[in-house]
Amino acid sequence: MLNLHVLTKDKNCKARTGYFETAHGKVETPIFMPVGTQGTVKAVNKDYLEKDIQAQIVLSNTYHLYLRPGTDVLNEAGGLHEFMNWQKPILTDSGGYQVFSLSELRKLKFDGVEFRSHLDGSKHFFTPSKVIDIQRSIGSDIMMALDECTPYPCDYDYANNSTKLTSSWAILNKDAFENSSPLYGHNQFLFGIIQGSVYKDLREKSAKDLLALDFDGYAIGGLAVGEPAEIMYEMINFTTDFMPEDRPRYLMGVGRPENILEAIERGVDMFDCVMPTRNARNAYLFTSGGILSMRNAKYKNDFNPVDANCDCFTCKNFSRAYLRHLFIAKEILALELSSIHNLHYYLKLVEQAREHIKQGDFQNWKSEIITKTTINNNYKSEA
RNA sequence: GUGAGCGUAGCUCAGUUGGUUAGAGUAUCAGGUUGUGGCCCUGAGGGUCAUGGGUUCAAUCCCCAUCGCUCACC
Repeated sequence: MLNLHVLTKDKNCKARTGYFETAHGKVETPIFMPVGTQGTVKAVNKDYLEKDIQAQIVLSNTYHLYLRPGTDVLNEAGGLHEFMNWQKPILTDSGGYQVFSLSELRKLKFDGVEFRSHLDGSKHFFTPSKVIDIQRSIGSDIMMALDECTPYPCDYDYANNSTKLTSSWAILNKDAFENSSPLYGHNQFLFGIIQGSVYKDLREKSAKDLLALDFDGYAIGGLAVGEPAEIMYEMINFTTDFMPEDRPRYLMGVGRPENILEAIERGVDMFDCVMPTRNARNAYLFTSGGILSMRNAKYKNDFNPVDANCDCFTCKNFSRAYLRHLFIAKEILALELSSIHNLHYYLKLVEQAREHIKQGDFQNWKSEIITKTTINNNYKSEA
């Protein structure tokens, strides 16, 4: 059983700090998990991930690892920790999202989902129990249940049926979990995923269905799929009220820095998002003063660091002009330096959030950060 | 030197049997990206259609000359 040890609760909002322990170490919350879909955080070397970025846990992906390299390789390697030489915690997404976002041909059935590989078109069938088996082969510290991620917009009937399906799959996930064992001698946990689209009654029903199964942690899925931010915040705020105090709460796929801070305020502990890494590869850098579009011509002769307030490897060693040059020249190093910086920014952000929750001034600090970063962005878009 | 072909956006090239405001790819510039394909998507700027003359109501297109490039032959 996984416990979230709550250390501090904010007096004025639902934000909290805490930690949980896994076989591969402790994770302090709130936390951001860099995304390493295919067993690598794209463009980032393990040393930087550990020492500079100070990632405490990374996310990987069942769907991708199952298709490539495949479970036979993972078994032979002794699991993903050994394979990628990452000895800290790993969380794996079940692949539910990929089945619904990448695969053209997919057929939903009561007991699973049939889909075609985005790599070679080959046909596969994922069931809750199969997804558990794959995650046993991966050896992730935290496994995610197979779910259906609803799109947006999504009409009530579709969301209702989808949520029921996710709940019935949750039972099968839990069964398979309890009737299987870790392959590599370390304990693994299983999180359930609350769906329900933008409908409060469905969110409540979904949460209660899952709570009855007693998962190690609970995720909120199906948000940040195109709905307005205010609706997302409202759904988060509504849903966390049903989530146990002593289990981690994980908001899947979110998000922009301000989304993360707003969600922390509403009681969320864990986050992942491709944004810091994917956008880094497109020259989109997060800074204490807002967004920098590193390809912009105005940085051609700008020899300042990306962010003067940042102490990451990139900002300590290189200038904006150099980074812009690397992007324009399509040099690989551009991707690496930018990814390091953006991940450092995200991890620093949640670290500061933890500090300010402890100090008791989280909400003021949050407003200040959001104002500083978004006002600058508006200014930039007008310029 | 002789013959042939070609000169259209920064680059590589379409195109017009002579007819509104000359296009594409790429590059440049600027946006976007939320449980990841370094992908992708959107928008913008950019042309004396080699130069000069002629024919025509109208020429980037037809004719002449000049310049430049390429190939073949001597």
